[in-house]
Amino acid sequence: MKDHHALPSAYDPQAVEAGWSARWEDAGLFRADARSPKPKYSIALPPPNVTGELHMGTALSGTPQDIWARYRRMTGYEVLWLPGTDHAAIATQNVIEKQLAEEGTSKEELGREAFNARVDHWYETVGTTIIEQYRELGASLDFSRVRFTMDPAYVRAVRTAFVRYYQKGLIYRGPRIVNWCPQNLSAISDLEVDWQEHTDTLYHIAYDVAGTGRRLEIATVRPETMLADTGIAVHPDDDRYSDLVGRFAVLPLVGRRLPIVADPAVDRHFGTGALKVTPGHDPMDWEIGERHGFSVINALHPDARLNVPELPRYDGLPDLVARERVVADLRAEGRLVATRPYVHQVGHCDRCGAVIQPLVSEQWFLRMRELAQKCVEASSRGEVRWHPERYERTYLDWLGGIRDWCISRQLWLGHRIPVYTCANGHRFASVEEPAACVHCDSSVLIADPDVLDTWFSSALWPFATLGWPDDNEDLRTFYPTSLNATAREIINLWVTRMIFSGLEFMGAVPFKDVAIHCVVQTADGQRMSKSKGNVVDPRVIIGRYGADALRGWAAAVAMSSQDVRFDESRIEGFRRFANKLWNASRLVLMGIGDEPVPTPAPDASLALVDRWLLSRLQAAVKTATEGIESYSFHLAINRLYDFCWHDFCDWYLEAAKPRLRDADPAARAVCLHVLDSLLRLLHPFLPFLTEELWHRLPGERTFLVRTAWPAPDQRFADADAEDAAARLIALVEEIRRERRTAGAPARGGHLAVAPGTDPELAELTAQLAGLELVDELAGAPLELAEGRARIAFPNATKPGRPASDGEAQRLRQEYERSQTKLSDPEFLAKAPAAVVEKERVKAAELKSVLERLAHA
RNA sequence: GGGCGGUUAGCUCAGCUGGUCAGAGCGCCUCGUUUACACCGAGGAGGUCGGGAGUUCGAACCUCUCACCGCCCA
Repeated sequence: MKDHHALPSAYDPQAVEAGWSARWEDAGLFRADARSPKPKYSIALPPPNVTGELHMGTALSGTPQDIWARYRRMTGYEVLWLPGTDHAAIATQNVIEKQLAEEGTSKEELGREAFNARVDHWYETVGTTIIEQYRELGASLDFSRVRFTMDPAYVRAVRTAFVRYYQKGLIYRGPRIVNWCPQNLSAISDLEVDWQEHTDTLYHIAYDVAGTGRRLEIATVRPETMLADTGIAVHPDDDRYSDLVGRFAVLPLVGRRLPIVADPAVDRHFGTGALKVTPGHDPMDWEIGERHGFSVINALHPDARLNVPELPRYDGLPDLVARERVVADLRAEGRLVATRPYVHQVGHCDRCGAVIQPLVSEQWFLRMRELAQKCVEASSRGEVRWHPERYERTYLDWLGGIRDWCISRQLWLGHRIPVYTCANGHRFASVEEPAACVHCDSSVLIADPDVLDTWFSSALWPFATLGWPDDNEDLRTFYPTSLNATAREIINLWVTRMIFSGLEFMGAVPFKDVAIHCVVQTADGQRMSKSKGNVVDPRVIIGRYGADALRGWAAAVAMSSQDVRFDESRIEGFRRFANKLWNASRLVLMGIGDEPVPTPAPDASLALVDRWLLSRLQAAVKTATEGIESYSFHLAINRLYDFCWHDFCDWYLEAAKPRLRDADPAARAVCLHVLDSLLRLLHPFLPFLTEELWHRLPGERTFLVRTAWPAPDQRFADADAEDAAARLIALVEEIRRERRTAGAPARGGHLAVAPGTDPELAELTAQLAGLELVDELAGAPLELAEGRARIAFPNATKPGRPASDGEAQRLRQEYERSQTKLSDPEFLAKAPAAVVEKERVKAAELKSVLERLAHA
């Protein structure tokens, strides 16, 4: 016998959630077996950055994945949900450098070796914390397979991927304008640039045109970059300047001769229509310069100080200081024609916030055209399904305008680029650390100093975590994975790159479904960010409401079409729901007694409410299943919430209480069966609470993920019972309203029913409405349900007709609206017959109700 | 500048292919401690579905337009 009598009366999430993670793991429930005969389902957890601790996004992303993982286990699949963490080079380096700065030191002072040791220690502690947080969330991850993007095996996968691309000729090194972060001293990719609106000054500067006595006016917001100007461009159709094309301008302050060319890229309407061309410091200028053979000058040091040794007046100044001096000097020479405020977009490093300097530098690039083409083809074959579908466009649009990917970063932290140059200038890539040059055997080798963009390694996640490049059972069994759940902001940063990497190295897309979940904002609609300090720690929420409540909320909002504002009251609502389920279970456990309880069968032993509840359960099973399958988790959780609270608790259990007290076998059977089903259905959403309660039920119990997901049982679909119960509920509600209007006490009063009324229904009505069933009523009773029931409240404080006038008026209006429709010949002629008929029935019902009210 | 999404009750959000679709949770008001639950029960108030125009017998839902918010890409 179970100790269910000890169930406390209040639900305590802490107590419920305390021990289950350990028990689940001890039982090996989440350990995937590649040799299992079951069909396979796998998810590679998007690896959180080891920059710190987790945030609310973890719950939003983790909950859908866990719902699927648990649901699939319950529907007969062998499931692998593989956890891990990402080293997040730039972000982590920033965090650690900040710590070092607080300690009054720097990575340069520490040296590379000590810095790396520090990084390793960080990975160790933070990585462990993060994985632990997933346990607290109830995530059914296979913790025996935790991976990290800097694990030795993973490093080998990254180097292998690089070498294969390299040997295919897809990787090249070359000069190009990159987004340079002067804080991190590294290039970053276009996707890592955060554009913000700035108000700056637009300076109009006059350049002399050699040999004409004319002046050419240009406009710029970055006047200091003129020191690196190597040309002037105007639009080919711009009459103002056509005679100057082919001549030379003289660069003020410097004296360099600048060729004036015509180029269609120039925007005639910007500034004066004449563009100073600075190929070393602007992407568009770089392209114009390429077309016209302009020389390239890099006038910046990596930290954004001016690098112009031939101009000592400016050399070494920070860019903004140099800007002031250049402007002052121009003004002194009378070349500053005008200044005006100018609003434009300025790029910032999305990791550290520094203003990005476009500058030319030597970087490694991955050629994207062929890889992007593979993605497009896979999509046209329908190999990846997006949820919601529209996000496929985001991905395809980006692929359509793809540019080569700058994969090198100038950082200390990350995967080193596996390229070596020997003393004789031979350059080659190698998976293993080479001892000698592959071309000339020279043993003097210089390793490339750069590291790879973190996303390069993350792009390999779905297969590198399974052991690639080695062939093994896990890889063969669990690749391609089934699902990738992530936020839309990293569709192109990560999801797209995983897809082409998977196609390239595995010959198959890395996942079949992509679920894009929403992002949590603060209560007032701000973006949550660590730098703003407005993030909400999920563990605080778990401490307050329990992980189950947090997950209930996450399930309800994760697939919203827009971002959701964080709203604690909704999480609290799910804790209340958990308490409701807890207490319903308590009532059932107290009511079923100690005898064995059979499974209910659809036969004559069932009461009306039994048949009704079982019928409703089938519908709930169907909705819950469809909700999960369609990634509409809110449909599933809301339906189960509603079924549990209203159908089961408010009506069924209230109706069944006397029968439970009388040990009615059918009531006991139905209660236990429905509760058992409900716990299974809710398990993917609220795993801790359901597991706890389920184990309190009588009989031998394994674990919920090992049980079967309830299937709808059509034998219990019962339209008659649903109709009868709907009428019963409507009548009880009407009586309750009348009671309020009459000012009668909550209980008391009499009910008489028309001859021939089903005694079971009459009893139930009286019970649920708090009335006493009598044969005859004294005084002036109220007629309800078309005379099938009459009630009287002897203790009414407000005598007279209690039916509310407001209600009657509402019905009258509705009736009139219906009549208007029915008297409209166009409606009768054009609307489908079924719609017209429905309207007629509605009007007739309203009419009879109104007549009854009038006679009362 | 281009693309996508959003604007529904005081708050946070649902509303599938146009015809009981005007909903849920929280909040609010009024009652109620009858042993599952006051983390509760019963009853109730509250929205001309951002503005305007159009299509239709009929529009929160379709079209156009304006306004505002968010994201992505230039």
